[in-house]
Amino acid sequence: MSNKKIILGIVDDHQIVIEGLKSLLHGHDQFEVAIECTHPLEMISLIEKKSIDILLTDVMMPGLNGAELSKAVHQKFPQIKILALSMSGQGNLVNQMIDDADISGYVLKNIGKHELVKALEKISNGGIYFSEEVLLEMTRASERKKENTEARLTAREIEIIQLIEKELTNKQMAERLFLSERTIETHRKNIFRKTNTSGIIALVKYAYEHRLI
Amino acid sequence: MSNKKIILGIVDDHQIVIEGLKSLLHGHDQFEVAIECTHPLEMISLIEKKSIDILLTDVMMPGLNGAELSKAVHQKFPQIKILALSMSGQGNLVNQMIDDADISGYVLKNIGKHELVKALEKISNGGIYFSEEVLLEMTRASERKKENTEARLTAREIEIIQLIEKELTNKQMAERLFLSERTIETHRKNIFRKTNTSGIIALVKYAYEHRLI
DNA sequence: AAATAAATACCCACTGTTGGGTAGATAAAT
DNA sequence: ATTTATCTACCCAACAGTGGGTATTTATTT
Repeated sequence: MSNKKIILGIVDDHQIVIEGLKSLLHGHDQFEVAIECTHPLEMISLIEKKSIDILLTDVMMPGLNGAELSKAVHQKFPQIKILALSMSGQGNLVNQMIDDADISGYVLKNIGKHELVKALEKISNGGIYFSEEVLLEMTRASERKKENTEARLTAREIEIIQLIEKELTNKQMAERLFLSERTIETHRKNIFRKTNTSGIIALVKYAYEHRLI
Repeated sequence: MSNKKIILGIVDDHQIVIEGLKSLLHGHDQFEVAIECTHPLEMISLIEKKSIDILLTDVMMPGLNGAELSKAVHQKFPQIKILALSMSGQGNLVNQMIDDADISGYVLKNIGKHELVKALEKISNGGIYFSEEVLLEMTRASERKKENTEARLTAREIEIIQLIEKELTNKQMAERLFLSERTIETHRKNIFRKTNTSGIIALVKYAYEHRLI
């Protein structure tokens, strides 16, 4: 383990969270907060002026979200490690950040002093750190994804779902798509079967949940 | 203005936010944080042991939300003033807290040192403080409410909408509510007319938008 | 006492949905 | 060459929703 200080940058649109993080790191002199800012867009130019080892970034920020910022930082400064901080820990966002920005860790904001220090030290040493809640959410998200692909809706079926959501009748859909009403009926049946729903309300809810609309 | 210190209590499920608040109040010696805790349920017993002037409470907390906690605190200790802190400032929650718990202020967590001190001083002197974003959301919420009452859906009609959303058929609703199927048909017609919708999808969307579900 | 609102209920034709099938044409993968 | 997936299409009975009415009872307001 090196004796050099670990230089941190913090970005969060809530000043309060920045203060909280600094306060949690009080008395841990191996860390130094070199950059702090509340606007994600500013962060990149600040890093250019002053180098950091680890970037602590919020996930939900106005303007540029954590995933986008992390991606940009990772491309410009690949040596900087990234620890994402989130209020809720939504699985899809976590995966997006891992895939796109290659983040080293993801923790929730209910983190305590002890866990934060542990996470930062692990990451500083080239490791990764994901809090338990986040890991749980990640498995849940991947299960949802599996369900989605298992449903295997075809392009045509998704098109029909979108028209159903627009309240077209079977007849209107048939006219618009130059198909027989019978064909629409068949697609509808297949959609209900594949999505394991029955009734348009459940179907529309399914469509929203699975981001088909 | 009195020279006595203003005693504060802070409750937020995120330790980080508590630290941040304390940090923002650093150097402002007119305030003293006497109680801090991360579990809303604990807060009440803590107040019994140690009196405070102002309670700073988060709005969204697991277990007991800010509105419920504030209501309980206000009933037991009516002299304690309450300042709510929220991430997003949803209008319906603000109004609920004002109506039920008679809170003295509501600010967002992107608040800075200066604004926080100003809010606390105003409240301490018997005033109220609501941040601009919150006031905006409140007017938006009251406009939504007005639209709602202009539609003048009766209790029965709202009940029917909720059952429609649950995908009960007219027959099932009739059975459950001990009514004739004809009556349900009539209610449906009136609902469509009043909400200016046609088709259940539009209706269900209306219901969600107007918080009827 | 009269007017209004809410909840109830009926008639009913028309239109639309659901769910049970089967099956041909075409393209892509094995 | 054969299997599989996708899109297409048909038959059709049973069920459900829509929209055009009218009308009675009860409670509340004026």
